[in-house]
Amino acid sequence: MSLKIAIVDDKYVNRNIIKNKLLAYGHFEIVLMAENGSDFLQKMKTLTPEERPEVALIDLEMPELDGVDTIAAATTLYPNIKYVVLTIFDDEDKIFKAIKAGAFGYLLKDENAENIGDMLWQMHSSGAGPISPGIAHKILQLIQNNNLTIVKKDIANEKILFELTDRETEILKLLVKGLSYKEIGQELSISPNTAKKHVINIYQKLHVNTRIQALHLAQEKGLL
Amino acid sequence: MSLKIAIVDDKYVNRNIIKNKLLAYGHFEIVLMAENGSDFLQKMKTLTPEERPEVALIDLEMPELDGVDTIAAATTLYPNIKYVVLTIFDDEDKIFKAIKAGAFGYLLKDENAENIGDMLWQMHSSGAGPISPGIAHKILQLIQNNNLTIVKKDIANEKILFELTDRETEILKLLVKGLSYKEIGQELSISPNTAKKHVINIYQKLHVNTRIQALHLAQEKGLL
DNA sequence: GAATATATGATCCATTTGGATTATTTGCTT
DNA sequence: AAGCAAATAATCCAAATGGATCATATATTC
Repeated sequence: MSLKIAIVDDKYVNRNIIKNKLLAYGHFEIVLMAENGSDFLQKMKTLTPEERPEVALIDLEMPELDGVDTIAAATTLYPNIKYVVLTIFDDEDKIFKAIKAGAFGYLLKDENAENIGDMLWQMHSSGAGPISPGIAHKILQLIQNNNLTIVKKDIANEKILFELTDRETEILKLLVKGLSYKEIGQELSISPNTAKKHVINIYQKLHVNTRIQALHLAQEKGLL
Repeated sequence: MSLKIAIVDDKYVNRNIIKNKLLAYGHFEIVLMAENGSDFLQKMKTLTPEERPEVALIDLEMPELDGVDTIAAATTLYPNIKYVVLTIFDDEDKIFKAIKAGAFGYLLKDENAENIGDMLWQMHSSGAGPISPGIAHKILQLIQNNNLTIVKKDIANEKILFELTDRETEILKLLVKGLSYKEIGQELSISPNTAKKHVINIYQKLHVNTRIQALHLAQEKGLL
């Protein structure tokens, strides 16, 4: 069985390159080519359900109706079709908007065409949306930088994997605030030597060996 | 040049399968094998910087110190190493936590080993973290289901109150990550003395005199 | 009562850090 | 061409930090 594909891109050259590469790959049948979102939606109306594409490759920057809006509209009209962004843009904002609009995958044009064929075919077999490595990487970084945060249903059990004692936690808090041993000692009315001893014990439990490392780990693990 | 790899997995069989497959693939050199996070961190201490792995493949469910905590600790200790999760678990929570902890990639063990080699090698050339298609797909779905939402950082604070030069900002970033002068020097291919000179200039501009203070100020003022 | 964990404190030592000073090179600006 | 800001780098020094070891007191638990 071959996979029925639609190509939506405002550049004639692009449409043809993609078309030829996919045809050369085999497995694919190009059933629709459009030069923008409006064009795509118009042409879709002329097709019977059997003729419709199973996958639509959609560029993002297009006149008339851009990729994001096209996907948003098309997902409600034809929810069974898999919409895959195929573009040169890799900025966070576009990625995020396209996904929210309902994109099933996100491929970069600088993938060589063979790769694109591979990824589309793999999507077909595995059911997982195809995503270019560079895009996936960007999303990971968004998450790491706290620009993407998970909306938690239950914020429960933050188990204390690094078992610090109460005193150690108390000292850790002062440590990450930037206090020296001397200052910690003053604050807690103990000898700076003791403060230091605690800190070193903390380091051993956390497997770190500088204040900054302890701070990062404490923040990540919510030890404060 | 071959890529130096560490394998952290509690099952002997798994370690060996991964090792053999990667060795058969070529390009890879296994420099460390550990059976849990503590073991890994212990063994890392015995290695000189030159001997250290460039990539650490880390399983998630392990006794002693699990994968997420291991990555959290290791990223602060050895920020230059790329930590790639290699596991059978694909539930959202684990994925998300691992990424937050600092995972650079997330691979599923059901990938055939050739694929894993491919993805690791591609990571090495492209610099993008390797992510199994199924995982990337899950993340997209999280976003679509509004379980992951983007948080726009307030970039209005872009005013350069403390006028750091580009180089100084660059160095500040490394400094707050926890790198020593020596490490900053290595990272930027300059003398540790120069790194130090920059840091002290930064301190003067920020009116602080320790790393932790600089970190706090930088975070408050959004200098990063 | 003995064993254990925790908190306290000191001492010694090597390394790192913070600070001041001086100097050279590079790339712009006037 | 002269002037200036950055970036580079080295040297000297004092203070702080990180690490190891030993010692003591005080609870708690078995």
